[in-house]
Amino acid sequence: MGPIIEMVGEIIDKGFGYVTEDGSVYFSVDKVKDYGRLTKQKIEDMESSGRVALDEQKRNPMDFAIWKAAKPGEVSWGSPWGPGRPGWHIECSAMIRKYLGDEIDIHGGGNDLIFPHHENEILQTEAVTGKPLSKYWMHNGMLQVQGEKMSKSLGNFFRVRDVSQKFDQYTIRFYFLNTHYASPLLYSEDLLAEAGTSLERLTNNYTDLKAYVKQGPSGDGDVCGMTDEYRSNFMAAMNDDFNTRAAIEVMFQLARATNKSMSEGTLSKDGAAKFVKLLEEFNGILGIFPEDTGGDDAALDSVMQILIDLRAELRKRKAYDLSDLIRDRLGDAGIRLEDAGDGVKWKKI
RNA sequence: GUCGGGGUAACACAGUGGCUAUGUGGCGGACUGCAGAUCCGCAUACGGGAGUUCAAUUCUCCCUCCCGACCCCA
Repeated sequence: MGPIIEMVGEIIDKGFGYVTEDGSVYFSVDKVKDYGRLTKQKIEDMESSGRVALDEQKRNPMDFAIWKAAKPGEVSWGSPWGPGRPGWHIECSAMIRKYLGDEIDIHGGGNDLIFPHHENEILQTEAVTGKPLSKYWMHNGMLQVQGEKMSKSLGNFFRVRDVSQKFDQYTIRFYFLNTHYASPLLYSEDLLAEAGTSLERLTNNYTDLKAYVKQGPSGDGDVCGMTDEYRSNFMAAMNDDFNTRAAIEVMFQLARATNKSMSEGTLSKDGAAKFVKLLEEFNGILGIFPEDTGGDDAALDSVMQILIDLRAELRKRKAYDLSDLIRDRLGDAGIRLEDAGDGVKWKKI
């Protein structure tokens, strides 16, 4: 509260704010030019029906409260202008200034907050500092439920707590990254489930590559010679205003190409290692792979190898009931076995 | 009404003045004892109209539909 009150005082001192009879403080929009630069529109051109406030105390109907005098019975804090509470926008301006400085690099937020919230934040901060509040503004699209934005007031929202009961964090994150941040995003469980299936394709590829590093043929490292190209395509997508969707497409392309070269045996273990490293680089940015996808525990590896060899022997003898029993019991234990043309794969599920 | 963001195949979501989008799903193959994974192939596109161009889904204009902002709340 201290820094907020302090900032309100500074705004008044610099001549951008004024105190009204009831002890409120308003920001005078007439004192600034280019109000509405984020909205890309002159504020006075926006629909004004009903806005011309019956609010008596404002000098200009567009002026907004930076300190609101308390009405009897309201929660309030003491201030030089009497008991009251902060205006809606001022706490953001004050917090940013106190904890991040006069100027920040990126200011994010939903695109429904552009006007008036962010516009007003700019006015307040710049009135005091004389510097641009933020170098970049990132406004994300709305999460939609059945064609409407998800919002508290509409009551059509879901809590992360509840959604994460049904879908793991990686699936949820992958789903969000599947759309450009500025575009609206549909919420539905079907789509989340679909995202889970898609992501599995990517994590399968990642674990397969890790396994291949141990058993693939040796040879010159980057047989495909493609890691650099994938990396630069991925980075180009991310550099293009965080086009995560395009970046993910690169990962799918990589998956298809390496799945193929692994099954054909044309990928060397060194090449696979390079791809693993590249995927880990990508994952460091997107964070979509679960921590433990298996294959990193040497002791478990050797135990698994025993079971896999044993099962192979049983299959050779056509003792399918026993070989299937091993697979089923491992499944119960959370490990999935898959017979591929080029060997047996296993992973934790 | 003003402004912003959109309308891409069954669904989701990228992108480009001419060249295979991608994923899920569907269909058909390969592999396979079964299951699964994986690979190959096929089908369904760029809201409508006009214009610019040798060529437009991609550029321009108009129209239309959807979401959001402009009143309250934060």
